[in-house]
Amino acid sequence: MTMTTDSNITESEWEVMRVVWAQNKTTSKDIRDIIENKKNWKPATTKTLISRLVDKGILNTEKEGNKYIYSTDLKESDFLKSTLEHTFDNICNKDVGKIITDLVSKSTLSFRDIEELEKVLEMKKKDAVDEVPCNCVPGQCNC
Amino acid sequence: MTMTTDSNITESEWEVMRVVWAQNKTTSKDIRDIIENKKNWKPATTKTLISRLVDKGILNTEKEGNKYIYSTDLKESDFLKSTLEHTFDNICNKDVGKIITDLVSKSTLSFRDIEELEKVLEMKKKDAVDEVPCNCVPGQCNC
DNA sequence: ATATTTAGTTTACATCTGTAATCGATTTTT
DNA sequence: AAAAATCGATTACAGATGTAAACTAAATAT
Repeated sequence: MTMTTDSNITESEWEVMRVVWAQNKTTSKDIRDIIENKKNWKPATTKTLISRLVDKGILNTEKEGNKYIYSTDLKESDFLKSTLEHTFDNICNKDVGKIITDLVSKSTLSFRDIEELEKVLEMKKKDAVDEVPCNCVPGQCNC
Repeated sequence: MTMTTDSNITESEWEVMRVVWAQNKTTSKDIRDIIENKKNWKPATTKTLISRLVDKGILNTEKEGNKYIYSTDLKESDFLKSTLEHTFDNICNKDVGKIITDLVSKSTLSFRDIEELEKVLEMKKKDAVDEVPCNCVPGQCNC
């Protein structure tokens, strides 16, 4: 079952969503308190962002007294994937390998991460190609 | 020598930059002709984007008759890196390994890419950790 | 030489984003 | 019970972004 996350969230909205993803169910106040450790937002700012996320259908609300409990059905990983896909759309497929290699180089990884990666790489050999085909519009890359 | 690309480019501007990066030196017309194969932009749109990139100091101009030759000193890879870093700022360091694994899974890679990756992974074992430390603000992740 | 095309510059304009103040209804505190 | 804090809703407002028209001067085509 593939979930398509067509909605997009902005940088600031992402701050709010991270709290919701971590807390599962949360309130406006929780969100504010947590983000306070990171952003110098006035209370009104968090409120605006929450409202926008509700408007976009990304946050669910459940009335509790005079306030709401916020939650979401959408997954953080899906948003992340869609963001990354978007970024990779800006480069030639031929360069993807190198980019990933760079990412690996500069990331802090655990032994377990490396093991997993090696495993996936091993499988990947099955459908590896001699030359990754360029997917660019002529003139937008050097292939 | 670390180059800091502090300027940011938007999605549309990126289309223009890809042409400049691929062509090295190019003209307004070139850019339009190439992007025409991808976007239904009116001529004015490309012009606006070029102007904005010049304003931002990202594109250099060199007068040739009544027109300009456009070029840039900035590297595509630096913009890409900065975009990716930005995206990774939105997730817990602990999850980076898994994200990269997912990227590898769904990308088309060449045998050579895989070899390179394996090599880097091998080196990576030297500074691998038992547990990647969480870098999140308390409440924004589950660690 | 005149009409047409083209390049760059200026202006436009709706939507999105970041950031917030204000207001009215409650809830909590004193 | 009166005052203060809080919640959500409404309004604000500047800058970024996507997309483009108009205008002006120069180059090209007829």
